[in-house]
Amino acid sequence: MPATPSHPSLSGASGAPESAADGVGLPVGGAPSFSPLYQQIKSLIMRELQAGVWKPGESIPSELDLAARFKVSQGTVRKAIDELAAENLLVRRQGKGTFVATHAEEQIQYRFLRLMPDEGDDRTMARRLLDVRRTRAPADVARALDIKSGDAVVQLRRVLLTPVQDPSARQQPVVFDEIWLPGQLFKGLSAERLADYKGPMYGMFETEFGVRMIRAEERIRAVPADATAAEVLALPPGTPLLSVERLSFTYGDKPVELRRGLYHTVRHHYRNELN
Amino acid sequence: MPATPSHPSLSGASGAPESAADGVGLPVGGAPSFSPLYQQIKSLIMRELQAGVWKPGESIPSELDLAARFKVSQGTVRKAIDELAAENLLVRRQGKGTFVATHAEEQIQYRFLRLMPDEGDDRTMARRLLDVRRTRAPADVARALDIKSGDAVVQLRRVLLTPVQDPSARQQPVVFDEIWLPGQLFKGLSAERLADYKGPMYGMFETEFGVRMIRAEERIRAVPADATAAEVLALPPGTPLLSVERLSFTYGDKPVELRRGLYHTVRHHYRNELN
DNA sequence: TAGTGGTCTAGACCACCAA
DNA sequence: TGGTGGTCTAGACCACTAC
Repeated sequence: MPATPSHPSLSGASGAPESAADGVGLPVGGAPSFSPLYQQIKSLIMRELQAGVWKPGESIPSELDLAARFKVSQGTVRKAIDELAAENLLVRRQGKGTFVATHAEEQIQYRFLRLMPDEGDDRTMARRLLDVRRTRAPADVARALDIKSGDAVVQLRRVLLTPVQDPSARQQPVVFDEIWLPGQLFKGLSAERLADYKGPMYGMFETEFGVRMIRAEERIRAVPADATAAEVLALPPGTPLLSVERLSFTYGDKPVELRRGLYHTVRHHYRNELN
Repeated sequence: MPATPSHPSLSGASGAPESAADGVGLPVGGAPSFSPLYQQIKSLIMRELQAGVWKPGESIPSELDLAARFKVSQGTVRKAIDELAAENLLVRRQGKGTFVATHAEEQIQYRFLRLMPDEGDDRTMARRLLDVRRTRAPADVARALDIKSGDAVVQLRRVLLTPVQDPSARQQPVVFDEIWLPGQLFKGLSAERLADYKGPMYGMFETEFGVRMIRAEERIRAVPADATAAEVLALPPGTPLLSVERLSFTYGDKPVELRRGLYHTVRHHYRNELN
């Protein structure tokens, strides 16, 4: 960041009447990319988030604070925060402040898992960790994670079972997940730490490794169960399964998790909303 | 609507300094449901959209017009329109105006069809209509469409094929759609009209029947191809297929289409983004 | 009571578009 | 040139939360 005292790199290119029209200058890149003030504020806030200045769950400075800091009006800061809140990077709480979003909260627990039971709406499932291995990335995994083929990766496999209640009834395996993580970011990850951790896995990634998922892309297909999946899910080989390939990203659109889930969709379905 | 002249049912419950604080009164329902001014404006605009005052593709009055009409400031109208634009009900075009969103445009053509080819990004597919029938609604269809079991419905089936280019190559069937529509809303729908119409089906529903889809819910599973699907898609019976059950809604969350698609996902996949 | 986000206004200027 | 949406400001008051 350029050393513009107390007013870093705001290019006053828009209809700012006068007050904020001083910090004129070309952005870091050099190319004259003029953008609205609130977009520049948004970028600055995002940079601080990415740098970890404000940690997940913590509150960020108040709108008036930020307005003073950036030498713009409250309304401009507000519009920047509005967009960040719409992107689920921040959470506003009236009377309390604005907070960095976190996966460790109950509400957002199922933001990424779209599997729903056909009857009822209890989505809680038991977890059973199968194995955790540190290996080298196969070519396709490396390509997805944007690392070099052969780089260290963590591969873990697990099963989700339902129902959770009534341990006398036999739990049915529903999801078989295979997860690939870049080894560089997840150094101390072990089966024990995973097993010990309560709460959502993405919450653990956040608090233990400082890796926060903010976005994901999924490719969904129908595939027949292979021998492994059939055994793990206790189904005949060839049973149609939902294959959900998810690539998750952190700040800066950096891919940090590749996950392939096989869902048994006889009493469950993948729910999607189109807007 | 209460007969408040030129200022229908605005309950001035919030921080309006003075100007718009006159139209005070309880909303129609009777219960004192206080909501921000911009929300009330939003509801009023939505009501006009639903009533068909402004047709899809047409422009709505300018922000200043609406502000004067509703006796609020431009900023308040702006916030209402912002939300409606975020919900894809309106489309803003700088310098031109604000327009009622329509499915008849190229850009939004694939808002609901999430199927993508694994290679390339040409999503165009050829359509082949199999049959159109007017029958009575089975129980499950009636329940989904919120009509009475036995009410008139239109059932139509079709196939989507790829690729479109190079007619010398044999086109491969990829999607087998079965669509149910309430007969009451789609009176003159026939195979001929469907075959004749160029452009997206939802565009036709809009211009020919005044039914605009604004939202949909999908339930996705993996199922084995039954005899019919196997024949239509030219696949062995039992082949895993993606079953996509879509329920589409118009204004007022009224369900108006039930669609079950069976997708062959060997060279295609269903793409989803999680935010 | 003080501080936070939430709403609303009034007025200014800019960017874009069409006539 | 005039009209439209887009940005920005300054200041007011409200609703909620904590002390």
